[in-house]
Amino acid sequence: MGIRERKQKHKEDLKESILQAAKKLFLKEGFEATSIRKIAAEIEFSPTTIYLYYKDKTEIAHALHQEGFKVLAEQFKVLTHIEHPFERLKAMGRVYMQFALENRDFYELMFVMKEPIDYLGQECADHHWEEGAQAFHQLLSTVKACQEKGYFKKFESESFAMLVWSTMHGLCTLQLHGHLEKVVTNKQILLGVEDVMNHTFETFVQVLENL
Amino acid sequence: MGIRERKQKHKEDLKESILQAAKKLFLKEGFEATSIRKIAAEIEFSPTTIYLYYKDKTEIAHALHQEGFKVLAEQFKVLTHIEHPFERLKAMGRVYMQFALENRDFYELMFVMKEPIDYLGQECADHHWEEGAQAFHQLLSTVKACQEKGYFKKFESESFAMLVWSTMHGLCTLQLHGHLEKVVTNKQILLGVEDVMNHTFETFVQVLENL
DNA sequence: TTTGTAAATTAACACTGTTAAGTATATTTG
DNA sequence: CAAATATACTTAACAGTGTTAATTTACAAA
Repeated sequence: MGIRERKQKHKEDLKESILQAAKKLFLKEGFEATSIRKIAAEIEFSPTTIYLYYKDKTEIAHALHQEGFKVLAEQFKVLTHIEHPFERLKAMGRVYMQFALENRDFYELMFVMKEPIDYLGQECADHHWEEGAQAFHQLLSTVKACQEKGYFKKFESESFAMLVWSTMHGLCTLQLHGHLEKVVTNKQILLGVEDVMNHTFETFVQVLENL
Repeated sequence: MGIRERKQKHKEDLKESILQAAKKLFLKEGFEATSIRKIAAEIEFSPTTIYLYYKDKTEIAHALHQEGFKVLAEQFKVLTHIEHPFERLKAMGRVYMQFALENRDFYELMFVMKEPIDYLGQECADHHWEEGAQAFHQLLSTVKACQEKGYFKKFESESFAMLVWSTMHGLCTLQLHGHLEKVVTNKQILLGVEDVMNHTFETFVQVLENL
């Protein structure tokens, strides 16, 4: 088939190709640097064309945030092969951390930035965050499985899962935003930069083992 | 007592009044909405005058971030009256949480945004984050005091303090950015929005009590 | 061929941070 | 005192941002 037809085909799912262009730029330079004009230039269309397919930039942010959750879900797949719930929980933490480090901008979009979540509120106020809720459920069910095996018996599942998520999220964001390394005291300065996070994670594991 | 000194004084005054104008706008509308032009309009000077006193916007971000730490230090003062280290640690968490909720934009500037910390790296690469390090030290010494009373004996002070900070930071940011409320399951929907955070914090306290 | 409609574009608005060049005022020097 | 200099500040502009109204182009149906 000719270039003409291929181009026509490409225009039919223009919405998708806008998203892919946005993703490409986003992964290279982050969300802030990904302007509507740059996306338009990437797909060789006028900037205003973007607005025929996406309401505004926050809708693009939301779409990219969904892409990010697909990647995270992919990474989480290996966890299904881990039988023991506590081992699975620990691995989950490690995968989450690795995802944050290797996909900084995605992590920012998924768990830090307000835009993608604000987008939800535009159409329907109480429509809760599907992607986040699903990921949290995965954590929650692992926590519950741990409890059935005797771990964390004293604690309520939901709150405990929330606590685990908070800890991991806090650790990841402090690391990603450079706050962790800038606070290290003399003793810890011997460790590498990323190792502060890993060392703190190991301490977290140690805490979980002592409950 | 020369005119030279008075000039210097005036110059410092203007630098300070720029900061105060920035602070006023910042507290009303957040950092993003606080443009150089708006600050200039506030003090009735030309926008470019700002640049005679501050290198760029990140330097203003850094100055505001320091203001934020003054406020936090003020809130932390009540902690000195709490003798028992574990009670002090718990109170510290509550004060930290309250500070985050009541000073959202300051919290963002102090612990989330990269700008104020990137500013450090401009002049001197290894000059570590003084304000953050000091606040962390306060947490660290409280953790150490707890350990002397028999708490958290199994854990290394630095890492444990880091873990505590991570948890509190994660909890605060998830709350502030609206991720916490958007994930609540049926059971927790009975609780108020802010109560999810408080409930998670109480679970954290429960965890600390069981170590 | 004309008409109607959908898709894409041009031009513009109201902003943003930032810089080079120019001005007006005050201080120092000849 | 007058001229040169230094300081403080402003004007105008650059290069960008998200977004919208108005307009043109492309294409199918009447």
